[in-house]
Amino acid sequence: MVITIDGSSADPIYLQLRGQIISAIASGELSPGDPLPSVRSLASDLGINLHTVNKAYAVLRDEGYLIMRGRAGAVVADRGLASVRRAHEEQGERMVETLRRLALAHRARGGSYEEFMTEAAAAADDAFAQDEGAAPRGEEN
Amino acid sequence: MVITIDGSSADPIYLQLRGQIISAIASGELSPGDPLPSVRSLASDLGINLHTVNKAYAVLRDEGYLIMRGRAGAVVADRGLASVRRAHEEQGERMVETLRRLALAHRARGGSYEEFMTEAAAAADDAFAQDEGAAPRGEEN
DNA sequence: GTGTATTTGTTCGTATGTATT
DNA sequence: TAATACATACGAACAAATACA
Repeated sequence: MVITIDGSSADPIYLQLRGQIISAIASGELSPGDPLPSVRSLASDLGINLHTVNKAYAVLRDEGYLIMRGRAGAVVADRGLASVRRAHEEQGERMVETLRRLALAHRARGGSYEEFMTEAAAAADDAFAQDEGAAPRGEEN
Repeated sequence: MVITIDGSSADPIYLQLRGQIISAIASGELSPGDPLPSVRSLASDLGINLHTVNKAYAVLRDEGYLIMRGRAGAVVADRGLASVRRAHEEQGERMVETLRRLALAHRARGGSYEEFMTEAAAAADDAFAQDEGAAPRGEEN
């Protein structure tokens, strides 16, 4: 699980962290139950403040991607939990709303229905490209 | 062109304005060349500050949806203009990036490829539902 | 034509809250 | 918790164009 921080990016650090952790979960590099580094160690590794890592973890918890157990550390959430399901549903609704806005803006630019769907398919292809079963216990991707 | 402001919304006023104007352009209710209300009159109608309207217009200009000609007022941008094309291309790249992030998060939640594409199609259906030819002066493309 | 009032977007400053670290 | 920066919304005043008596 290699994480890199771009200090010159427009995105705040905690969102960069969030994105890369989500990406790792999506690809299967991190599976439900897997532990994450402590906020202190990760902050130290990346050379950033522990508050920043903590914020990223907290956001991921609110969105249903992580479970935070205080001193016991953070782990990737099990999707069976009711609270996690609820959070994921909320995220799903956000996604729908965002898709709607994207499609509207696309049309306002003169784009076509087919163009939009082509781009959506490309994004999905990209996100689902890395095979889930390939990295059971591996590192380095 | 009915615009409504929700003061209790989480979205800032100028973004609510932006969204509704984009929606009007997408549906063909507003066509390239059509004039928009002056910032003062629209602000007065909505009971908000002229700066807030001006900000909405300014971001829409930056994104290539409007042309602002100072005192001559703002009009819906003609998509043939080079500067507009450039802005729209940039918006398109943003859309692709957002789609990628949405798809990744969707998969991290345990969602499937097909689910994502179904939601994307629903959003596109929604955005392209209102037929362009029904508007008083709709054409182009 | 001249002077005045009106309308336009812009400039500058301010208050308040939120975000980020 | 606190510091610092940024975002949001507003108000007063400005300069230029327009309308009109």
